[in-house]
Amino acid sequence: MSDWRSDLLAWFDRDQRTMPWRKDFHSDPYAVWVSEVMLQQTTVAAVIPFYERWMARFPTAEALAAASEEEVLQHWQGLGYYSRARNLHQGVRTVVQFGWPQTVKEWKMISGVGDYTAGAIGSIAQGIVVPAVDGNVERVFSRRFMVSDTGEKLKRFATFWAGRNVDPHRPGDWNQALMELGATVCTPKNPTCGRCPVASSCEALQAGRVGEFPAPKPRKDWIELEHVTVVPFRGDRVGLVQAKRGEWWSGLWQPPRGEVGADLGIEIGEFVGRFKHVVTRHKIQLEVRRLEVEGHLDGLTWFEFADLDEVPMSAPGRRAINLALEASLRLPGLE
DNA sequence: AAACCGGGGTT
DNA sequence: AACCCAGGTTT
Repeated sequence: MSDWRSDLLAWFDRDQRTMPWRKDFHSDPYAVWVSEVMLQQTTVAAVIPFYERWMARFPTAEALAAASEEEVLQHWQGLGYYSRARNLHQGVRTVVQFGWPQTVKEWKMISGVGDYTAGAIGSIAQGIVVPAVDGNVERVFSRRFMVSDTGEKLKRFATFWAGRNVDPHRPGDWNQALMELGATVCTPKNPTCGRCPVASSCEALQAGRVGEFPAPKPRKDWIELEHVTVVPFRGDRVGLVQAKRGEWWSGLWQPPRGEVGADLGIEIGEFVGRFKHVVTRHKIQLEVRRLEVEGHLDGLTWFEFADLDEVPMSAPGRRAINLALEASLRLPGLE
């Protein structure tokens, strides 16, 4: 049996990258879950240090369920998209209370677990024979069969195909092999088809049209925002507010910030600089100001400089503080 | 600096 | 199906 499926598995057995979580796999759904949620936005290299810190602090679902949201967010800091951390926290609490899901349908009832993550955890940790279709698999599929659909349609066809082809004895390895191929060989740009274990069955390659698949999605316009933030200092402390539910960076700390011209509930202070923070479709032009505060000030919580690394903080909030601190160093008269 | 990537949730 | 979430990598 040397069809492309066994060629792919053999390649995976030989060439798979080592990842710290792969040693924890095959019987620990929690380890798989953590790694999959972390990997949702970013790449393996970026996730590794976070995964190791996370598993040292929260080695089991029970340990994570018992932790406070504050500490969970703090350990997630730097990974972004913090709702993933809140969902994981909530999901783990559900599992600890009611037991581990045993099917994809049950996994999908857990907050933060959708089609892909349910398939990944079920197949890798529990041996359930289900596909796990991420962007890598969609790309491999669209090239393999020259499918030019995009979006939901591409995902549906890829899921159908993947589901018909999962290796019933090694579903987790098979899913990982497909994703690994997309991540390391069948890459979005400059794929290395010369190293592809299944090149001979790739329709796009035979046609010399690999670069045309998958078809690009129509791009949306940027949303431009102009915000101003005031960094309040008092001695060796900085005054922060916690973003409320429903606001961006909800639950994280940051200096008061708002649209230019809006009432921040604090004096506007003096200009120290500006930078741009880009996220998804949004470009935020952020004007940074600083303010020396003498007495009390309603609504602010004061953190010592030395403790700031431990505070779960929004990315632009941290950049603004750093900018304001640098400005203070350049202008010692302001201290 | 712009383009692109990506999975889950909501409406 | 479109949009929100509110970060990262590649080019």
